[in-house]
Amino acid sequence: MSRNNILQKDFFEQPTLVVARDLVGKFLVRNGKKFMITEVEAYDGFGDKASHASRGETLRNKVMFGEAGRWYVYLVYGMHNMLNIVTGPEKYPAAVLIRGVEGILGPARLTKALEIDRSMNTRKASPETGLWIEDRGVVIPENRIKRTPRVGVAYAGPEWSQKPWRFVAE
DNA sequence: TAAGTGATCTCT
DNA sequence: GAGATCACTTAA
Repeated sequence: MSRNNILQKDFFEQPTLVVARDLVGKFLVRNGKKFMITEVEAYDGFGDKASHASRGETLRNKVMFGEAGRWYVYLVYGMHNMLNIVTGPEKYPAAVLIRGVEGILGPARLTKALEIDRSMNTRKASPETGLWIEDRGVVIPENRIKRTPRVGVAYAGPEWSQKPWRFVAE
């Protein structure tokens, strides 16, 4: 097991909740800087009413149905870019929203600070595209990771909005 | 607490 | 084509 390991497709192909949990403590790399991921949310499968994919495939969410390890970046509220990494097997729509890193809290602040916009959408997480994720050997113990309901998804109804699919490092 | 902002989706 | 919605942030 090497340090500074760039996460590949095989990592992101795992079940979405596993990927979400394990992304906490990994490092987002951008413009020569490395940021430890501290907050993520899982969006998993067709049935997840909080997920863009719950009403089927569209032009926007197409990448969620594709291969794991690609970026899903979309604009919300007319001004905020949201950064997600596609997870799970092909044809299964799932992704993990990266909501915060050490020093930058909030998904829109994150993309703004790291100059990430929709031009990254559908691209691979790899050095070739200038945005990727590394395992730098940091292990965050279970008792330091808090699970809470996802933010801003009340429209999905109680069953889905209350699922504890948000992972935050304390 | 509410406005800002515009792409996307769901009807006509 | 029109209207509603929205995985948020900031200023008040």
